[in-house]
Amino acid sequence: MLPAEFYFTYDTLTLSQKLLGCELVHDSAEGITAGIIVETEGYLVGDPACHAYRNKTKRNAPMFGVPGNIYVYQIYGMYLCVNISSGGEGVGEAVLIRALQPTQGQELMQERRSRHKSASGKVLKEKDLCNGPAKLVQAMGITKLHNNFLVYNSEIYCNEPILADVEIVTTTRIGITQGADLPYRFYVKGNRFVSRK
DNA sequence: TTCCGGATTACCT
DNA sequence: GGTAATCCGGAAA
Repeated sequence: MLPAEFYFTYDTLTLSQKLLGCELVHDSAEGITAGIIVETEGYLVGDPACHAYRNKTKRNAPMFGVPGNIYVYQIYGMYLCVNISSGGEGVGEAVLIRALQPTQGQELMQERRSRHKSASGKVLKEKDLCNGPAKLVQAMGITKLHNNFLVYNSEIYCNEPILADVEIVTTTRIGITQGADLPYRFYVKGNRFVSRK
């Protein structure tokens, strides 16, 4: 497992890139699910798209926790996304996890994902399990209860890189209007589990 | 207290 | 490629 120091060592944009290739694991009561992080975005101080841009609130408080603190928020009334706090304690920055390449518990991922979908019962292709921030939250069984869990000291944690020396593509973030030109999105080049090229 | 719009997804054509 | 679904947080009044 990656130690606490890993999250303290790097600034937010560097950490966003360092996390690519690492395995995110959730050891839950239902079973273990895991996947390699293949896509991330950084949200920084002074960045208008960052939830902590204006000030600290009840919702964004987990972003101000120690690096490695988990921040889960609801979006569009029906989805959740997960972030890892970064940039130092008391600094409102975080890394958004946007896509995973499944490595463990794909069956459980299927079940959790179909639980959320409307009663179509269709079996998803493996690449559709975790190729989006809200999708991977469903597949991994992450909820708001995981707010303020530490990613190096809880049932959710990161392992050392599985993909080594990956080639990283740097581009603009998805789904935002403020700060849309900032190159704060990173993904593993050529990986088919990325949400968008 | 009211109002607005969002770090998305699934399903349709 | 277009759009409905769906509701909470935060800003303004």
